[in-house]
Amino acid sequence: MPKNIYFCYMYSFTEENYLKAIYKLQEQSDLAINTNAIAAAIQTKAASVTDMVKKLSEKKLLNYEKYKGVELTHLGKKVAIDTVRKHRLWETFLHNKLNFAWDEVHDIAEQLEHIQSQELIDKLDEFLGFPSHDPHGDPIPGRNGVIQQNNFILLSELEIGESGIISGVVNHSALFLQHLEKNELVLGKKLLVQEISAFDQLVKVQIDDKKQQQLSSEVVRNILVKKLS
Amino acid sequence: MPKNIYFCYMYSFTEENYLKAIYKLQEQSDLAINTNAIAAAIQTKAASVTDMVKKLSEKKLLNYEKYKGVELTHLGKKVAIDTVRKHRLWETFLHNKLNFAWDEVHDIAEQLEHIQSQELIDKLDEFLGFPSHDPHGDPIPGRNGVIQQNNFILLSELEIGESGIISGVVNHSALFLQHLEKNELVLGKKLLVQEISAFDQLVKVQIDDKKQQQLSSEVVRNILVKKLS
DNA sequence: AAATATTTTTAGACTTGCCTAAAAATATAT
DNA sequence: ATATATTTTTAGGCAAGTCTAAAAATATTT
Ligand SMILES: [Mn+2]
Ligand SMILES: [Mn+2]
Ligand SMILES: [Mn+2]
Ligand SMILES: [Mn+2]
Repeated sequence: MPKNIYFCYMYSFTEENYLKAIYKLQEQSDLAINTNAIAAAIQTKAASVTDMVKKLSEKKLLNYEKYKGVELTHLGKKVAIDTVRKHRLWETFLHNKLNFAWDEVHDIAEQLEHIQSQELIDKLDEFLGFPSHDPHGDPIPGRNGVIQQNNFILLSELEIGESGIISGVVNHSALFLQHLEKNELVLGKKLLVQEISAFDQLVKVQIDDKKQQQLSSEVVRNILVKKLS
Repeated sequence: MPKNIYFCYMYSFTEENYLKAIYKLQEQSDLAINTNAIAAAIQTKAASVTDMVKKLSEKKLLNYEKYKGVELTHLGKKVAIDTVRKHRLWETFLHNKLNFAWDEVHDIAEQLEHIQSQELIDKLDEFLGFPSHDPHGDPIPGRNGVIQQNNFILLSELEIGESGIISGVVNHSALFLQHLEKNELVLGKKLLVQEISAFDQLVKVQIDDKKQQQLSSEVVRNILVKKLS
């Protein structure tokens, strides 16, 4: 353990990453989270996961039963959500203040999210004007750990004639984000669905009441919109 | 080693701290740096230092001869200065943008300085307006590693009738910084030396052409000023 | 120059976190 | 119900970084 006298011990870089990964898996699936899924999520081996969940279990961050998978405790969930909060605040800082593109912020935020200082996060939050969403449209949990759930739907769910405001993405890969940026499909744009091809499912949309564009089904299934009226 | 796929490997948290500490010792003393001094500086044991300098030596970051102390190589010095640059930029950010007091920024910057992203530092620098000095008056090294040396002198070196602008501190402890802040002795204030007591060396100064104050010799020996004409 | 004191290095061990290979448990197919 | 496949855990080990205690080298006294 690299000694770090500069802040009172909270949770290590690695512990926070495990908790965050387990939290995200738990959000998606409801079932108990199994070893292999965790290993895949943080790109490590199942054996390493077993080692680590034993330790996290001893620290009361999750409940673990051999061969039965894990489940975060209340405490573990709190730490995970706090890590997500820090991640998304830093992404917002990088995008809004330092002018990083939305596909560039994630990797740097993966590092910044582990800086230990409650006061830093509070002041950053204030500096950013208490943002509710990060550059990808994901909600930023509050200090209290409450996540304001948004009622966005997939662009693919809109019918012809309906419209919505781009409010988030499902796929967070840099490749997809760059593609969207290149096509002016960024947060806040208004999309009106004009046609859905019966043959190849291409969706023709009008952007901000101006130019029209064809979107692949791969694209429309990965854009979240706030449906208008 | 916590695996970190998110940035190409540069130098670890610990390596950067060793290099920075050795660099600062080298600045102060000229002689080769001995094991005990390093141990004291980073608050570890001499045995740990010996282990580490062997490794840093293998990585060509410093020259090490048993029982003779160490000396940074050109590369090691570059890494050290870059770490100082990051530290001071982050301190400036914390103070100027997040409104941390000047005695609160150091500990958090000790963490932030190890974030690995050249682009982040460049953009932060730009966001801050390419500051030349940190909140304590210490010069911020440039991208190229050049440190603009300033010609500040100790307040204790001013004669009666001379004046100067507070431009830095020697002692960086939170206690001292808080003391200065409480007495309005912050960067930018103009001080005119009016009297130096022959008995107890107390120095009477006038602050910004207004109120007068007595300063202990401990205080005047730890304030750096830019002498006025 | 010899004796003593100090500094530095070695030796051996610990923790965190990771790995591979093999064993054990669980799940699936016949 | 058995056999096979998959998942999970154990066993043993490695690297970074730390520690204490003892040995070796250097510095200081006498
Ligand atoms: Mn992200
Ligand atoms: Mn995000
Ligand atoms: Mn500092
Ligand atoms: Mn400083």
